[in-house]
Amino acid sequence: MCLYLCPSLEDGTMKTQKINTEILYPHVSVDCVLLSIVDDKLCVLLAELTRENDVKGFKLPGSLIYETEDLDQAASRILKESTGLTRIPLKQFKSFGDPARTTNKDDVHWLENASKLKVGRIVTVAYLALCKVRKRQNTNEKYNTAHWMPVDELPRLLFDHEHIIKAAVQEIRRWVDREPKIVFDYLPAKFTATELRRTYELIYNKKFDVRNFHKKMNSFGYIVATDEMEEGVPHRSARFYSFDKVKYKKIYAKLSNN
Amino acid sequence: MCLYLCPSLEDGTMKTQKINTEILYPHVSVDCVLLSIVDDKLCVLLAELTRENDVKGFKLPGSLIYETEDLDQAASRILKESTGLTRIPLKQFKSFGDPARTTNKDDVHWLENASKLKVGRIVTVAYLALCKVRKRQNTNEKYNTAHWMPVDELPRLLFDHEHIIKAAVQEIRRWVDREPKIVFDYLPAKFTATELRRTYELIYNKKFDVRNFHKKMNSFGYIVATDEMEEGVPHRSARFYSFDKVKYKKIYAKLSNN
DNA sequence: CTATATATTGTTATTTGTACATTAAGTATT
DNA sequence: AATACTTAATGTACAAATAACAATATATAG
Repeated sequence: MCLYLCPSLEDGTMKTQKINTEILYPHVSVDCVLLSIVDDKLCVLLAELTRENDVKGFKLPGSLIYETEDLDQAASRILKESTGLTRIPLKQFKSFGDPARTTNKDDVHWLENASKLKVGRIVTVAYLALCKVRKRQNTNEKYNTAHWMPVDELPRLLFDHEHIIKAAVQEIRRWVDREPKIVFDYLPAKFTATELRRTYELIYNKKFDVRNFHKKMNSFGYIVATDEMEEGVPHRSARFYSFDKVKYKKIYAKLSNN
Repeated sequence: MCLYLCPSLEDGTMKTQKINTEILYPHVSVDCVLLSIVDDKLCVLLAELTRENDVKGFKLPGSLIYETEDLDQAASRILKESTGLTRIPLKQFKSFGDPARTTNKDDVHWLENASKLKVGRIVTVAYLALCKVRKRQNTNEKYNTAHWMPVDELPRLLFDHEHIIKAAVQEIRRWVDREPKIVFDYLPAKFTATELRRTYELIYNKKFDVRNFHKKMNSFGYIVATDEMEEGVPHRSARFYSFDKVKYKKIYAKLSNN
């Protein structure tokens, strides 16, 4: 038994209470819902369980937090470890700490088997990113069990990871509403109107009227037409546009002044 | 030294790595930003440090999570302990886990002094609520060091609690945008148009045009005029309105179907 | 009856959203 | 050279939401 720190509002001080040390302190992990568009589908990066035991399934890339790292840093580290990418905007969107999230016997069986540790409670902080990856298979051999899988055809997932992914898909729409910039961090520097529209359609899971989309695009003010055109396509070539970071910041500075 | 659970994406298994056990496992706490309107100001409930030591300051009501409770349950418990209120909607809005949040020497000095424990890292999950409290002083003697203090006149706060409060004030606006219901959970069952408008003004920290506000109120469809009128006021009496939960749910069911 | 305080209400102009179909510009085929 | 095929680009009309703006109504207090 050991002392469990328990702040009291009464006088701002801490009470102590006994807890059973057989139960581990809650661990804190960070899980990343890394989204991308692969083969014209919104996909999430999942790691497959390949250990020789009877548990089959996939999980989000994640890690316990290191001693000296911030939550944001842990998320960046996981992003880099699992995709090789850096400088991708990551958004913390929700923490999941229900003790019941680690009660599925198969999942805990796998985790304890794989880790050789007794697994207590894990509170996880979930992050979200839209990744510049357009190939299904990561070129880095190190990550050959990671797969980009369509968010609407998810396999069996460990713990509450399916729930976390569903929450992430809701969240990315709000994020794009607030900060459209992340779409342009995702797209190549030069993109066509159709590519942009298709990206929005896959994120929001709905069709946008072509003419209205063009109109809205123009109204933004930070999407500028270049004089370059698509080449080598067997039909009328599309214009390339680019994202004007300076104009964007000016426009959003005004909005946030309110 | 002990083993530190570290999941690897490579094969979905766990690696272990050594950590210094002198550093405690990260604790997980929940802090609540309890907002209310008191004396026509948006206020937050703060606990004052009153222990006999040289650290002066205030803190958010919070607690380490108990073994068997979910994060949401911990937040409800803290709400009840600090205000006596139950059934108030609580929203988890962000977790704060920077190791540097517990590096202010005064704060840690106070905390270790008060708790008689070595304080390691604390990852806190912050929640937000709009509380039905209209008196500055809580009637319950048990909480006589808790004060409702205006969010724009904050005292010296422990750790990163000022930062958390600022984030909460931003967040409540988004929350109200998405779920106006919480405003009606806060207001009394019968309220005047002016009370409603003033509540919005204090939450958003801006004025709303009276006529346009009435028009919008009517357009909602779930705010229904009663035939009761204000009494005992030294001027024209205002009509009372009420919130129609059934109409609200129908309207929002349609919106979320998209 | 008058002063005072707050409640209530409507119009116009502007902006934004939505529905909808044709023409333009390339390549591929014959 | 003509035609078929594919995708790109564009405008208009109506509806809805937003924003700016001031006069009248109704209660109490004196």
